[in-house]
Amino acid sequence: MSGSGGPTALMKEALNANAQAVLEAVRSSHNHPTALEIYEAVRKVRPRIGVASVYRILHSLAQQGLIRELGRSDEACRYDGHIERHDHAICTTCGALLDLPVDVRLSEEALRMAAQAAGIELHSHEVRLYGQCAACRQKAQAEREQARQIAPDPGAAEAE
Amino acid sequence: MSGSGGPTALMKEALNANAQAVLEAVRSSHNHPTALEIYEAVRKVRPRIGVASVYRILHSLAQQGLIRELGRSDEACRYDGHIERHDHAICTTCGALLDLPVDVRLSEEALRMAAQAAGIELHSHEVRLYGQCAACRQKAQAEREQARQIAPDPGAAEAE
DNA sequence: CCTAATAATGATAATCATTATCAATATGCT
DNA sequence: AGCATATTGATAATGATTATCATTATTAGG
Repeated sequence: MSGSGGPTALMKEALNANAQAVLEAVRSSHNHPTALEIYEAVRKVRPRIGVASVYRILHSLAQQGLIRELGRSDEACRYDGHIERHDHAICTTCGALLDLPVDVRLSEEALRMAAQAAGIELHSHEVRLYGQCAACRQKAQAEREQARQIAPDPGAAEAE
Repeated sequence: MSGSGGPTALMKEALNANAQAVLEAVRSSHNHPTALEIYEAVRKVRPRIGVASVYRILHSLAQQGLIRELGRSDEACRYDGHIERHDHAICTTCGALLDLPVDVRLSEEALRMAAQAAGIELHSHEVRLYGQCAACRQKAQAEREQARQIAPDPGAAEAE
């Protein structure tokens, strides 16, 4: 327990060479690469890296907000019997997919312009809200309280 | 060639017992069930049905617009280096995922209300446009022309 | 510098959703 | 009935992702 203010495992901000290579690969690609495509790209720079590390790093980067993941597939495809157009809320913690009971209205004009800009023939659209659902918020809250009882304020003396 | 106006394989509108059971299962579920959950539910009514049929039927129903599928996972998860909020266009034919170069503006007010209605703590949002991308439109067009040359206007005498 | 403790890594196996295959069955027609 | 054709479902194959675990790198202490 040295007094050097040693960051043991909590300070993850600094990216190592592998993580930097992955981040670079994602940033320099202008389509939306899959994990395996990123793996192939990174391989050229860091030939010894394995898929597992790429996945680990991608998750870590996404969690730090340095990249974004589109279309989680750790969940299976889901089906919806409500075919009238409607929007969704997606819990970023548990992945729950909720119907929005109210429409997020947006202008036909803006939609048309956006579709034209992308070059697609617009058939439908959807608004997705991302955030933490009520259940996950409660659970996180409970865990925070419990953690406080076990290890009360580690590093409370830090500037904050 | 009987003159009974016989629908050989093109008239798929009428759903058979399996398809009806699947549709019923999707409609009666108020969460967003996965294919396997639907399979389990349908099994209770039609015990001899297999997973392959459930998947086939789900795709067919979705194609007919009777149900909707959320979060295709035939494609892998994709990553995006642009972390500033932006919207996407998704090709319903080839699954391509395109960044929208323009924002589809919508009111903060409406977003907040929708998030509250769903009970989530809003972190971010995204508009998704669904349609056919330029490449797929051209390909479909070409195929249509080719089909015309092979079988010119079958049933052109129909009322239309 | 050498060694022990610990964390990070990568090869490989396991898992899970989905799709393909193909023999068996059902359906329609004469 | 008897044949042609379409549908079905059991099972294997595929592909993405995750878990496991031995190996390797890193650090601290002597």
